Amino acid sequence: MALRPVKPQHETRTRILDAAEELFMQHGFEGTSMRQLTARAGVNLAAVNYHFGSKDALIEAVFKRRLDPMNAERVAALDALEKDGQALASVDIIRAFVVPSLRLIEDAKGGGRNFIRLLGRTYTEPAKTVRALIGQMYAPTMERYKRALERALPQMPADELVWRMHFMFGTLAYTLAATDTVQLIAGCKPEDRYDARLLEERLTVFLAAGLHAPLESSIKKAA
Amino acid sequence: MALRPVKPQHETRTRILDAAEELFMQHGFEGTSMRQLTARAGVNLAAVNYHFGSKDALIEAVFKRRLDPMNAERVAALDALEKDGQALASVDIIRAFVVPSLRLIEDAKGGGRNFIRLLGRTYTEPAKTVRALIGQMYAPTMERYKRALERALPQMPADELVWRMHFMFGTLAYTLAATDTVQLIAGCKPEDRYDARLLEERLTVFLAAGLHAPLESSIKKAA
DNA sequence: GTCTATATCCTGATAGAC
DNA sequence: GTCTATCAGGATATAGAC
Repeated sequence: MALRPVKPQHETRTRILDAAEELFMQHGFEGTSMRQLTARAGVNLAAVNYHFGSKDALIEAVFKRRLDPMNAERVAALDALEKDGQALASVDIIRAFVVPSLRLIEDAKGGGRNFIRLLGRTYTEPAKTVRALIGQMYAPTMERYKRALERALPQMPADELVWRMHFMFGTLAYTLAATDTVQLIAGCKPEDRYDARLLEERLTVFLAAGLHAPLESSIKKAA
Repeated sequence: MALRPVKPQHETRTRILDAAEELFMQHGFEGTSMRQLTARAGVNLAAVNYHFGSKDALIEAVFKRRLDPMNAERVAALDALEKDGQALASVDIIRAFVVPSLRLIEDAKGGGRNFIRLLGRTYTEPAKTVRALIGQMYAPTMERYKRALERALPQMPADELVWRMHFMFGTLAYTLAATDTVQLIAGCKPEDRYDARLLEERLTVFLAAGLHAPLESSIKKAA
């Protein structure tokens, strides 16, 4: 029972998940039918319900497959940074958060790029269930990063930090969702478009600057 | 034929547009059926096809109604700023772009808030037609703002500016889409959540800082 | 302009043979 | 575990009376 070459054990599940990633990204959840999906995956129509139970359960499985490892990677990166015991620079915290998601845009073959665009798009997804699902998958990681930033920026008011984290998260989300599509980037060299290192550096620098924006704005003048 | 009190001339059209804004925002385009939509609007099922021709044409009308005036406002704001003839500060350019969209979040009654969330969500919308539609409605305004920023920041490399505009646009998009929903803002005072002035100041400060982030990052070290 | 009734098609899900 | 055939319902769109 050992050494059988390719053993297509969960192969059908994987094919379905890959096809779902791609089609959900292209057409959204409601815009993708089980017929399209199973045809693309090269499996039978009934296979999705057999392996996952329902379309909703499939959606959940699509996110779970990638999101759990991605957030584990983020937390591990923070752990590694904090090992030294010395204070963290906020740039490093930002980079630790950004990198695990951006790296996937280079994984065109394995479908990571499809997922990452789907993920970016889903942050603003209206669907009741989906948003809650993602939110709870993210919650512990977000809490962890919030505490890290609080320690790195003790002088920043709590509500200001919350807003700036919100903005940062949004910039990342849009960047993930739009890497392929946006007309603006037309001005950018095509070979740079999928260079994750370049993008993560650009994005990190931008976010760090925003996070450190001066506090004495006209907001305070009003008080 | 004058002075009839309320003349419900295009009233049916308006009711349909309002209902569409709300339901598209809540459930997406594919997730909203004509039956739901006409029921919510209090009009007959056939009315949509009579007044707009098709569901797709309705979607287009929803965006046209708000987007054209909004972008006109943006261009007018730039015109006003440039009237003096002196160089513009990039903060003012950013604010001129951001304000016309954020102000709509205070229009809960007129449906502006619904639209603004729909708009934010639609920037990352997968649907083929919709994205193209929005893109072409925005193109001239974006071009105009790009030139203004180029003049305000002559020292910035062209490709760097394009990326930073991309990030800025993304942050705004996400902010629009998520004003209501995101769990992060739970830490924020509830009465501030719909205060457009506060939000636009916070966002403008954040974006301006990101736009002016130092250029000598590790990107340059690689060269 | 508004409404009812309906045509045509596609959706997610399942029963049951293999 | 995979397939075919099918169910029950919902989708957009339209024809035609009022």
